[in-house]
Amino acid sequence: MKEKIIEKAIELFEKKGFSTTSIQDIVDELGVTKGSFYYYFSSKEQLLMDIYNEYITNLLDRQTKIIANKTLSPKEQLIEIIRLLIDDLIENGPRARIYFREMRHLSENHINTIKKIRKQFRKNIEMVIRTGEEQGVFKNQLPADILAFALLGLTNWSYNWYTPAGEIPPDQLVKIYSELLLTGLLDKDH
Amino acid sequence: MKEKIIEKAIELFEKKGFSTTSIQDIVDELGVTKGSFYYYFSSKEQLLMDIYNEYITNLLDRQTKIIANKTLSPKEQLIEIIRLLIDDLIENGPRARIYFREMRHLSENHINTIKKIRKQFRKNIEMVIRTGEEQGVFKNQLPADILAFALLGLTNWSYNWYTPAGEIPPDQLVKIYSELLLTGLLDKDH
Amino acid sequence: MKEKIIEKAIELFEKKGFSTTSIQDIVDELGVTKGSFYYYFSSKEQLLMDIYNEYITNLLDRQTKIIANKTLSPKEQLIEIIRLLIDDLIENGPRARIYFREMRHLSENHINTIKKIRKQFRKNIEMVIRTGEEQGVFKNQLPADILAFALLGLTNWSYNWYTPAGEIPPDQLVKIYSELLLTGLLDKDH
Amino acid sequence: MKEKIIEKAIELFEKKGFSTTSIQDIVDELGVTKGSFYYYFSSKEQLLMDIYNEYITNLLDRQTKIIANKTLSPKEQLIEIIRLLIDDLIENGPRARIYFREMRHLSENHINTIKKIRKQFRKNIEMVIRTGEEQGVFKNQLPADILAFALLGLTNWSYNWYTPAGEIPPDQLVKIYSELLLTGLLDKDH
DNA sequence: AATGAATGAGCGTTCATTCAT
DNA sequence: AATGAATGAACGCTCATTCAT
Repeated sequence: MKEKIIEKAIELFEKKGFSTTSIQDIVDELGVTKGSFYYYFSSKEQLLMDIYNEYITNLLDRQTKIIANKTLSPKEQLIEIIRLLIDDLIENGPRARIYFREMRHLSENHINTIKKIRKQFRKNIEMVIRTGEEQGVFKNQLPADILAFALLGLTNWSYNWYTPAGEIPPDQLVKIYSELLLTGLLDKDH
Repeated sequence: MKEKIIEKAIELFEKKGFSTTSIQDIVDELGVTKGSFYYYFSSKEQLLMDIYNEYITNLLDRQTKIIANKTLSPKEQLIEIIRLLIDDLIENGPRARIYFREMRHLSENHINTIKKIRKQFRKNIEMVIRTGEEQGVFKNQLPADILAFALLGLTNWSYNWYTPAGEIPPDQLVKIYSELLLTGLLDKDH
Repeated sequence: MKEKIIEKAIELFEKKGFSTTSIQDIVDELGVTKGSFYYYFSSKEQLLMDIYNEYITNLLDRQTKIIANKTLSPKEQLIEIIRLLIDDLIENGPRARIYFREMRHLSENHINTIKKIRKQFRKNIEMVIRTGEEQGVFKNQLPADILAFALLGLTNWSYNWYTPAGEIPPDQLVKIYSELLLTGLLDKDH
Repeated sequence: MKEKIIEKAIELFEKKGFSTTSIQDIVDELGVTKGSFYYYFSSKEQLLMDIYNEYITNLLDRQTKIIANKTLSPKEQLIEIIRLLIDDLIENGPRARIYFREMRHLSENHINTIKKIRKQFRKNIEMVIRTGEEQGVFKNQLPADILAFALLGLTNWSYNWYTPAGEIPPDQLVKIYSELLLTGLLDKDH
């Protein structure tokens, strides 16, 4: 039941937004009562936090595995992180969109918890870039922290428009983003 | 007074979100009454739409000027568009953050109006890229529409973290983004 | 202007009801502002009272003339009163419907004023009936006061359904009501 | 509780009118809160509709029984319908007065539902009259549809003035109305 | 584990009215 | 004679939350 509530909540939060979705809305669709909801969650915010936690923890775990894989070069790790984010978009689109949009509705404490993990995720990307720079694979005149933000912007923005069912399959999107990020727009002969 | 309401609304919508900000919140801070608010706006949604309209119209106008400037090469136009977006972030940060977050709260009609302008803005970037491709300046194996989304992701994401008061002045951010977008991460010698 | 406000108010009060019609509604349709309204009327209730006063005074005046006409027999006077009410329905339908429906929204003082005139109107009918009874034209086993109410019920109810544009022209309606009231439903041979 | 809300609402709607009675007014008198009201009714209009439905359905049922009773002649059925309406006035005066006054505040759909039943009630009277005409008991030069309206005017108007506690007991009112309707005002010798 | 009833605070909106100009 | 700006009270309604059962 708890899981069912979370699933339905994700569906509705994505469609209508957190504050526009009432607990009544959620339980109505499940055919249970509000009392039930409060048996499993102490508050609406707690439910949101559960969704956040599950989401970001999972993402960080998968990223950690990529980084721990020492058989991959920094360049390959970077590509794998892009792949991770595009894959996630496909698997957990609704969850991710909620993640980007509704942070404001968490309590200050919860926000800090999430922000810490989020920062860790970003710092990991930064580290990969730095390693690449040290190895001379990446240019070293660009600041790694900004580049990490840039990578995240590139991929995260996709949640706003990309649908895997369209012309571009996920694999190709990863390829395009990787190519762009690694070699840029300009033609070599110019 | 109408202008004062809009200013205060932008401030609060950014801080607390559209649906969490009540009209009472807005007028309380201005020391007027709700009746006053409704003298100037027909609804809370209308106020939001006013903010949207003003914002996106202004942005499209400035982009149009860049594109109309035939003394600029596609590459330079692209850089100018990046500069436009970063400049705007600095001038209109709050307005822009609202723009990205609260679309859901517009009426269907209004959403369509905004989406049309937004699409125009994106199509303009696409066009610049396409022109660059045709002139052989840009690689032509990457799809222009995705690249437009990529540029927008790169710049728009900045609204989430960039503060001009920090170590990186706006000019340099434009430079970093341009360099990354044009030539990529990889060192030439690799 | 005062007259224009009254006309428009009658139109709207009939269509939407007194309390559902706002002063804004009235002045909007006339292209003037609320300030204007309050130049001519001290309150919304005062406007309603003006409508009431004009209406019932006019009606009583016309009834008085019928009763003063000594060339008419009681029976003829009764028919003329029915005709007056049907004529009025046609000339002043909206005004009359307001009269029947919105009394509740007058102040207590005003209600009393109106009720007095209304009672006078009814008492006049009663008097005609009584005169008819004394002259032996009307049965005298039926109480005149109830009969006055009956006549008013018969005619006033027409405001709920009768439209002069239909199959039955006003003249005929008067005839039907008169016939029914004077001789009843039953066939003489029964 | 639902029943208590309906009772109190009827009392207040009759005294002050539907739109002048706020939900706050209703719940205040019952010592509960507005939230409670909305637990039982989806809207103020729904409450009104409940009152309408209950009222008119009950009335139509009782009328149907009279009409189905084949031991009664048309004349007797007509008298019984008058009795039904007067009895109802006494039992359900407030409900009935609301019924006559507040239809405007129902939604279009609901109005249509009620109008259908109301029309059925009227058509039933018409039918009784027509049967009487065919049997030669009633005059046949008067149109039955108008006569049905006339009967309804006669009885329904009583809701505006008749109090059973006065000089005239209900039984006698029925008798007066029946006599008037059947044989009219005029003395036979005239 | 779940229900049903109730609360209380707040929300967006309306509106009669006022008043300086 | 009329306007434009503002008020303040009320309204219908929503909703997260509580709690006895």
